[in-house]
Amino acid sequence: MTELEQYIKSYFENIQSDELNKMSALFESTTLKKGGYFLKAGKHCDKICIIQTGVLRVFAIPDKEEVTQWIATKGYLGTDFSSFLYDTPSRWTIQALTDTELFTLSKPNYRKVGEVIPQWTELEKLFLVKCFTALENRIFSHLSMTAEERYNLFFTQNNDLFNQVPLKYIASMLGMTPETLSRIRKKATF
Amino acid sequence: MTELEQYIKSYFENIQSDELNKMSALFESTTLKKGGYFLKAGKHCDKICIIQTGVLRVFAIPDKEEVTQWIATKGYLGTDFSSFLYDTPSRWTIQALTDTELFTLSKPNYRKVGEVIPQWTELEKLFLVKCFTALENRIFSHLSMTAEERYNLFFTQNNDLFNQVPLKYIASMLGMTPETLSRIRKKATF
DNA sequence: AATTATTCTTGATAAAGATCAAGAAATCAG
DNA sequence: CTGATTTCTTGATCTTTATCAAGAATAATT
Repeated sequence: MTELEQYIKSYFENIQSDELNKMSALFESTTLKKGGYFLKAGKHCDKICIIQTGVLRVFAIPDKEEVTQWIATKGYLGTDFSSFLYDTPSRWTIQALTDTELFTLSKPNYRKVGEVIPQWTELEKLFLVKCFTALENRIFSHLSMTAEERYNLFFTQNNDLFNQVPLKYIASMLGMTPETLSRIRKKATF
Repeated sequence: MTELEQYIKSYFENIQSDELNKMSALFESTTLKKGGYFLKAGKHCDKICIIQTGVLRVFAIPDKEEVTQWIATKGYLGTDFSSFLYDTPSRWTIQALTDTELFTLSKPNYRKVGEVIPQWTELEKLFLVKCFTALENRIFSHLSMTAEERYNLFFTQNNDLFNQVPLKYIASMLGMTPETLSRIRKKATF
């Protein structure tokens, strides 16, 4: 199984191996330089990517400061679902924090996935439910946990990320200031 | 168009009128007394409901106190997607805050929807993306807004709810204590 | 390697929100 | 209707987190 196929399988669990093969053939390899954009807010999102190497940051720029919604690494899937599937302007900007290698799936090729894999809609539905559930959990963390607790949880699950990206983005993603994150981390080392 | 059909149409926008008819026929009418449960955490969720009248509260009970994840009124759809579609134990308890009339769709009937409506999987996918996007917005509100701002936003969008349910649940759903909500509301009236 | 820019840390202070406690108001049950 | 229960409000206080500012550390650029 290729690297890409492994990632696809991790998302669409019950996919068959021959289908996996057909699906992965629809992806293309591309790269992004550090600072390059995969998607800009306001534009229409016409592709999905799976990250092979590097880090992408999903963020929005409301009135004042940037707000980092998510940081995606190796194996993560990146897109603006709403923009991609409803063909509306994207709310998110997706930018490379490091040089990045991507497997991308264009919209025309995305449409072909359904032709190639009969049970695709079922797999896709289950995948979206998984995404939905992950967001439910994240909301729950904001309703029931302190900044420190959210940090600890995130750190245990993503500690590889901490030497790859500026901490200020992680702070924003966790809903705290960089100063607060710094102080929490100082505490945690004792 | 019946009331139920209107609700269904609001979720699955591009549904055809004859399909709407077939789909609504798969729902059954039930009621819940105040305090009654639509779903209990740990049980398998085997149905979906659309609320005709009354209010349901979706909550979890972690270590200490209850956390209200969501409050659903007239026209809202209630279920634990993850439990319903993956057949896993539910994480949420769903309880009636008032006497409630529901349109419910059992799992067997849910499966029939796909047979009755050819484009169902596409409609369902778009619906799930809408749910996903709503949660993204909610996370965003926790990353970029104060308690007061979250209250104001929610109040403008759901002010009918405020004379129907105890404020303490709304406070929990917005991620603040009842005391804080009370103080914010006092401010807002001047 | 030296300069510049960015990021991180630390301290002092302010503001937001939580907690605890008690009384008022509203709701519920008999 | 009445007593009991729940919910809401208010005050006092404490904790958490944000803000502002400045220096240290790190990374990027030439």
